Amino acid sequence: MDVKTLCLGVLTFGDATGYEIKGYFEDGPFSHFFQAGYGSIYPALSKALGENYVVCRSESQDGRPDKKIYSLTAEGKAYLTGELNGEQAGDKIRSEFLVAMFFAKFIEAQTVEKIFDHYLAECDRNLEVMKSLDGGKVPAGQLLVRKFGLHLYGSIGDFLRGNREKFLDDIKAENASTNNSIGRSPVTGTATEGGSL
Amino acid sequence: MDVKTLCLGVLTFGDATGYEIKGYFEDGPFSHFFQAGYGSIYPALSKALGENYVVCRSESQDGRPDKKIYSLTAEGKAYLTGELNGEQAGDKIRSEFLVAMFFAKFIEAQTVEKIFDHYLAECDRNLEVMKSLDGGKVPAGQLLVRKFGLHLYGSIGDFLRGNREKFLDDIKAENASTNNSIGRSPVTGTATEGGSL
DNA sequence: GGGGCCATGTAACCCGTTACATGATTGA
DNA sequence: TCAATCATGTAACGGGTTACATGGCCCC
Repeated sequence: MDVKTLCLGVLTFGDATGYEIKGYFEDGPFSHFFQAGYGSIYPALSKALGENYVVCRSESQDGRPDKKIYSLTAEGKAYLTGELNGEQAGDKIRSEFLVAMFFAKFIEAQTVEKIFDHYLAECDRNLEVMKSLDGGKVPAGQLLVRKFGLHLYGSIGDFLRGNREKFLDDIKAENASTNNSIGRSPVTGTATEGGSL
Repeated sequence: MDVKTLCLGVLTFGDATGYEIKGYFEDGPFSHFFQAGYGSIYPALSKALGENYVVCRSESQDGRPDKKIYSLTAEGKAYLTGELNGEQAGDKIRSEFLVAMFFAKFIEAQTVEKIFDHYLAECDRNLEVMKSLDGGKVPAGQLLVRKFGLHLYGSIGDFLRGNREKFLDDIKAENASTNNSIGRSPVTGTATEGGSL
């Protein structure tokens, strides 16, 4: 399931331009589970056009590039339902925040705090964005996904706030004691400490 | 922050082979926030070797390829701390499950249920995996990340269980009524219904 | 006998990100 | 005057996934 599929999905709500589709990803209803920028959306639409999954009509505007309005075709719809009814891959997650926290002992304590608070702020921001999205009369699926996002960001925020003080204290304590090795301490050959799975 | 960086991170716990490093990703402490397979780990280690971030010694074995044991160098450690202390990109998430749920009205009700329960089971499995990982005397950062994972999977499981009945009922009701259009209904040009952000 | 564990890699491909290129209008 | 909104794209690059290639040992 790639960006193209999601674009076709957006078009089930009605015709749209690439620019409008992007709104679904950026601070839109997809933002918490799928990311895509113009660099993937425009090529995806071109590809979909070549495969007859969409058709396109242009509207000329002054001072701006022509608006290209895409519509889903029957083939596109069939492709979409095929993808949707097939197997879904597992979630793909990549959190550099958690990487940084995992290896926090190699980061200065004040930087850890900065990173932590920055992430928490982002989390809160995402929550606000989701809240601002229309939760009105939408199909059950869309509603579930929206509630999922709200629940998740809320839950993460709660967790981080609940663990913040102790965590940052522990980090300071660890970094104050020896062998934390932020700097240029020797890299010992076969350390085992802290390496248990 | 790529797979190479994570590999260097693993090597701060002591020397390891590519195979052993994979254990950190697959059902290991990284599994809930970073995915990587052999196809990215081995090339990453080769690259790290070429950049002198690691050194490597071989141990011959019979019946198997030589075991290649990697060790972090001072340069590698410096690179790692640089990455860790720099800016972290935002979380990248791609959940095909949520895509499917968002567009659930194009999926047969019984399939929706199957997908839902499958995801829930995966979630529970992930929880069990995390619980089985050693939560013993590890640095604060590792502990936080582990607790984060436990909290998250627990929270998602709770949410899904709490919404399951109503959601599946609603899905059935929607699909039973008209204009759900799983099949080959006409693709109307400029529908707006359900398309609100 | 079969599956899982150990153990390595590479080549092709695909997809996505980043940077570049353009530019008028509107509101703060 | 500056930033944001509207509006499109491409070229180069990078990274990761998939599939292929090999094979013995051990436990059920």
